[in-house]
Amino acid sequence: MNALFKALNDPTRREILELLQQRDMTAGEIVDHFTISGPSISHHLDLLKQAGLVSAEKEGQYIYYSLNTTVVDEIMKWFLQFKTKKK
Amino acid sequence: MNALFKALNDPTRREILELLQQRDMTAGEIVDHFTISGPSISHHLDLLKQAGLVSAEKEGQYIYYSLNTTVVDEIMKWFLQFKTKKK
DNA sequence: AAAGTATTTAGATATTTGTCTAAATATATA
DNA sequence: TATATATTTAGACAAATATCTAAATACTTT
Repeated sequence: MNALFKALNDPTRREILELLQQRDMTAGEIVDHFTISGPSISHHLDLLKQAGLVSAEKEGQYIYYSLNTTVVDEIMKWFLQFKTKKK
Repeated sequence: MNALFKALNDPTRREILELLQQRDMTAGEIVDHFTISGPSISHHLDLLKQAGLVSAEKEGQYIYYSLNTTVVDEIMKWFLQFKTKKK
């Protein structure tokens, strides 16, 4: 839960998630969407991966990143506890 | 959105939300649930308030804090975009 | 009005975080 | 095998954050 919220607490990382929602992308393609350096994006991708929000698959010299929606279920369940009526 | 995720990115603050889900509480009551100092909790409450997750109401010398669930709807809507099928 | 209780504000400090450049690793191609 | 391309790792640094103690503010009670 901690790694999850930590990963979500950055505009760039949230934007990466939205990019990957549209289609899988290589690290380089993701980098091209931002003005931030490659190493910085790589670091963001690492945090997203640690949180289980994305997964990476090597294909030749490229690494394809894709969204992992199962974790989203988990986090939505956490939020739902606040929507249950209290007396 | 930024203030929201920022507010959620701390275990203490998330625990405060869970406390307030059960019942409204004064700042002092919330402080008693933790080993952290009063001023620190006060700061956490401020961030939660900025995010719109809690609201505060003065009552005599006490300040009652309560959960604000409408913002939870907003954040859940954000998460839902990832559960819509692509392709 | 003075003293006590509840809470916040101010200021300091150690830790975490986002970013960068330079270097390392891995694969592809000439 | 040498060079080019894709990506990550390492190390440095400034900015943000969580925490603390001390002081300020506000209300209540004696």
